Amino acid sequence: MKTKATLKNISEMLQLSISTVSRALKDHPDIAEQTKKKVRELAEMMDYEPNAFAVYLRTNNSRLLGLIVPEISDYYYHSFIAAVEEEARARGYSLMILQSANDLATETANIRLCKLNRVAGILVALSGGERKDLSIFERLEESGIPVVFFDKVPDGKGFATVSQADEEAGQLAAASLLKKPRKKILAIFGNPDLSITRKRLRAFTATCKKLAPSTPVKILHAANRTEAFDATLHALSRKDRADALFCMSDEILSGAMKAVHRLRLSVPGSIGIISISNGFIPGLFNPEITYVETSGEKIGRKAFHEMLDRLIHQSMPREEILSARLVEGASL
Amino acid sequence: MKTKATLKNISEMLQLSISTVSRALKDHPDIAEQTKKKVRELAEMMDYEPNAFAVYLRTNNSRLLGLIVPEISDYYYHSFIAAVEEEARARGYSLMILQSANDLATETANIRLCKLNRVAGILVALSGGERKDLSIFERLEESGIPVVFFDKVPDGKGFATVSQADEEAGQLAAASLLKKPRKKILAIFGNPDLSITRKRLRAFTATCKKLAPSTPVKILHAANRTEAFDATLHALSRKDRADALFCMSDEILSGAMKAVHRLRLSVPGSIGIISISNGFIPGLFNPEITYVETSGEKIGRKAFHEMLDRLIHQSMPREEILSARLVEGASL
DNA sequence: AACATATTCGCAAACCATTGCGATAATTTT
DNA sequence: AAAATTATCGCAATGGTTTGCGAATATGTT
Repeated sequence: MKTKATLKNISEMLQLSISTVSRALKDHPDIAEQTKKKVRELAEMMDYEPNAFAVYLRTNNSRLLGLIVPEISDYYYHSFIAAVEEEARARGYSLMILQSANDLATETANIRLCKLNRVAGILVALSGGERKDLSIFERLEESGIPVVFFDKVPDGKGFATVSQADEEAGQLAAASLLKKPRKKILAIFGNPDLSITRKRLRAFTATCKKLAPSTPVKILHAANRTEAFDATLHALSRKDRADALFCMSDEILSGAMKAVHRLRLSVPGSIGIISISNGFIPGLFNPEITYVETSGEKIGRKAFHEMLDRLIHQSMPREEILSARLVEGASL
Repeated sequence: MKTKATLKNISEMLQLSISTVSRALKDHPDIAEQTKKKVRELAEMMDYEPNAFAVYLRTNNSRLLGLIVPEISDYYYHSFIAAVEEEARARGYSLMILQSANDLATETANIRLCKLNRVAGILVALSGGERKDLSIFERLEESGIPVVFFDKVPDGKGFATVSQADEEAGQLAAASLLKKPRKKILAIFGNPDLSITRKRLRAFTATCKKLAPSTPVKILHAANRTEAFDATLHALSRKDRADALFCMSDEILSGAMKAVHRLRLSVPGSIGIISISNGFIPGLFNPEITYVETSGEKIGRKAFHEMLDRLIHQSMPREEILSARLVEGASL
């Protein structure tokens, strides 16, 4: 193992002081051009890189961001992660990625880990177990660590948030579905306790009632893919089955589609389908499923820039909402 | 902003020396129980956490691992990432996750970023642009940073590697397919230049020839999902279409399944299907697709423990190969 | 009382890079 | 020739933690 490349070692080899070497590498005007050249050459040769930890210790600026998601391997979050990683690396920031496993205790432990590693800021999607006590995040802000929430966000507490227009998405989905006349609508939603579910549900049913007051709408809830499969299979096996299907999320869509395949229903002939999605799952089927987009990638970039703004310009927390967009497949 | 919780601040408030406080918090026997108690209480109150950067600077042990994958949002890698993250956090390691975008230059830049952040070790899946010059990794090993390759690994150069038994997977898939008599087999593979493709292809065709010498096997290559869709659609539209389909990867399976749906072929009635997969995509269909497992999760845990071994016990690099396993769906 | 042994704690250096300020030498100005 | 500038560079402190070693006090042994 060769000698480590540190300012000290370089300075000793060149019979210079540490500070001279440091300044030479920074092109400081105090240093003679000749000296700079010698230093630069040796530094190059020794593959010198400043020790990031020593820099952090002095500057208290880690250029490290914490990123906490419920699950890395989720259909949705990994596109978010990928986007943030790209943006971050382009600007010299690194990412510490942690998963909270939808568990409050793990989430708390992760926040502690972030503090321990002196992150410059934290991006977080709240875990499913909804947290009433947000004081831990308030304390982070107080101690100078900005927090940006995305996807699952607390409402109206003055935090920086980047989220989807959930009402608009529910409304757009219903409106799209009702462009053709429908006899009966089956709509499958997730955990009714989550605010995201409530918002989408409210807007969806309200729009249906407004545009087609006489069309029956059957609402079901499913906690996961298997439940979505069972519920859909059961609902679509009836004699007077629905001719339109709405799925609130990718997870539900994937379960529902298994039921559609099992029953060998033709899409969109026998049943029209629309989902709210990131885009990946709808693209797996033929015909591709029409969906209202909730882009992890876009949210990721927005959230990162919100963070950057707060870090660099000390801007006040903003609440950003990405509007919904319809992506046409051929399932309606 | 309250006073920062540092050893220095605590020591001043308690009229003790910094070293005493440090030792008290570490339960060092030299310190009186009474003193320890006082220190612990104040530290608790002040929410003291040792500054990770300072610790690293002293101990030269960053407990930070670099993790480089071609793409975070890949069907396969995110399960790997999730597994490594879990194992790492449980042992007090943090992860710096970087994507190489299948680009050699970015990969190199990422390695530099790892060095800059003084990672304790690097886990890397080689990017698609196959790298002939592995000296950059040799230099890492020389300077004391262990490297563990996974998934896409260089063969037989004395590096630590954790990979899938690709030949065995190809063989197992062929054997499973041929448990029933088949008239004609369609097999779709990825980029023929990748060693993973060559290995799977070789074993698959050899096994077919051995078990059913007279059954025709049609081999196609597809670089992505769209190509897989087109190729499958075309091949299965012919009069003498195949009654068995093999897909080398998730990406190809997802394309091929769109063609199967388009043609409204019944599975496994009209066509039997098997794939090599991580398990997620096969579970999306009904019936679920039978697949030979390549578990990102298992590879992740193995790779992390290989890394841990090298870090802690300075063990020599091992080449580990995970054997293949059949997961039965109902598509055969 | 004199000595030996524990017990309890602090000093100071080390990790590495940064930076204000002071010091020295070289050059120019009066 | 003396004074004032300018060009170069080093000293030393800082950031927070760890640790070998020495110092001080307390306890125990003859």
